[in-house]
Amino acid sequence: MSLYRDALDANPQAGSCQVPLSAVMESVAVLKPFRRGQQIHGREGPGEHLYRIVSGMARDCVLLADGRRQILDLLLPGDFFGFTDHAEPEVTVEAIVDGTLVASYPWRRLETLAESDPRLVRLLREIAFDAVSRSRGRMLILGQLNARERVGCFLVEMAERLSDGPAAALVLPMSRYDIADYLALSVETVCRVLTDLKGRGAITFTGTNRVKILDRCALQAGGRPRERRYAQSSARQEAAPA
Amino acid sequence: MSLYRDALDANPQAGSCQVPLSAVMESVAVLKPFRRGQQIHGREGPGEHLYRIVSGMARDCVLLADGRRQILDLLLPGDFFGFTDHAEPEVTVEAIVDGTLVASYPWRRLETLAESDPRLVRLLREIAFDAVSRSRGRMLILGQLNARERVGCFLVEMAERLSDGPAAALVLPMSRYDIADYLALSVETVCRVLTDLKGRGAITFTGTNRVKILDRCALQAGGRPRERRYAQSSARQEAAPA
DNA sequence: CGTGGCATTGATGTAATTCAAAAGACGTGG
DNA sequence: CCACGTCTTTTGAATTACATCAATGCCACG
Repeated sequence: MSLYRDALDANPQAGSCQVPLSAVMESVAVLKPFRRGQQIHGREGPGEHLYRIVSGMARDCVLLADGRRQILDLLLPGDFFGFTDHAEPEVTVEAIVDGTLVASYPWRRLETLAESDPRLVRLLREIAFDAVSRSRGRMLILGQLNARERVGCFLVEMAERLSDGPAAALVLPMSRYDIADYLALSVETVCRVLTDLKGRGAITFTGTNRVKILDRCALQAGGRPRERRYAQSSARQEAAPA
Repeated sequence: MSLYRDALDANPQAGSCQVPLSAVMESVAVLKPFRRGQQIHGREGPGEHLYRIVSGMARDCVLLADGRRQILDLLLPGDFFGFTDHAEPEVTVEAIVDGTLVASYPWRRLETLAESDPRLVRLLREIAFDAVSRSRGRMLILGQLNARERVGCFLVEMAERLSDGPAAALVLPMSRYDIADYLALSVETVCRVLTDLKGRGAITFTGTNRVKILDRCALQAGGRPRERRYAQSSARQEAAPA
């Protein structure tokens, strides 16, 4: 959302102030709606297109051979995706809400456009930045936070991203399983944490998927932190790799 | 590393077959060596430069307020980094081995160059792809694998990346703490898994930091897989977010 | 030859998973 | 409209993988 509009239209620095960048991009875009559960960028071959969620929500999943699933990213309106060409094994992007609208931009045409419009080069870089930043944030969550912290983060993040600002009430259109696979927890743990947060007065439910945040701070602070002791740097030096 | 050379010099598709792309990029590069533990891209402001590891190794860390640390990425020769501008709180990139050589490219100049050389646009995109792909892989590891699987993956990954192909012997220039923070495990767990792997005949040590892989398969397969049951899609539909 | 940071190993605790089952939602069709 | 079947969500009890705490051994280095 912000990224796109910000970068596109509030960006008068480039010399060529002709056509708004949004118009340039949309000139090669194709809009398509998807139904709940339907796969986006089906079989046209991954790596061919850049995508943007216009409305609705989607999940970017990896499925492991044994049935485990990791949701790598939840895609909300304004989010771009489609960076990974390398024909990754079992990656799918699926709409979470009915009627999710997705714009797709062929990479080839974007690159052609970029040759004549430097603003686009910059925009593409910012889009990539954004994707990398989100990944990094998620890595921290998966690596360092406990269950309570993860769910708390998740609620706060969703509250912000869904309404583009710190909102108190939010609707979670995804299932508990989706939340679990997004946070790398079991469904049961997600439920337990949610009811625990309710019990502590941090949130209330106005429906299974409707949450109201009462105490934002209680969500941010998880369990007790743990200290760690680091001297300084790394191991004694050894010969360089052969 | 392959990315760089491949994309640069074995890329005769563009119309402009004048200067090799590598020469174009290196024309704006500054090379600098770093000592072990020294911070890269110190205080020139993050987001200003794109970097590439020429030789040696570096770690891309986040430090949490309570002292927890997560190594988001281990950077090997050929890896690019420096995508996150957003002045992230406590992010540092530090050399792991003495004399790590880093090339830095100012983003501004790269973008200027890109205006006249479409190949560079493509290369920048591929660099971003690569960074995103690595992040996604790491997310899977952090989210889905148990300790044994993580260490196994790590060894296999390092064996491949360090020698650009499946090698049996490898030198790990980083400390056990680094490995632990990379895999989001405790140091003790990393040690235990390593000695366990040794006990099972999957690896041997020819020195604390020198490992020889005896049974690659044993490293790939971790503990017992767990099944999961998914119906199909997400929750029953609700009203869209306010 | 001691000192300090790494590495390894053991004992213990605990957060989160797994197993099991009940209670809600929701849709379908009689 | 209600009964029925299927998912989803929730809660409980048992299990476990990993972290934490605590010691000791190990190499460098001064």
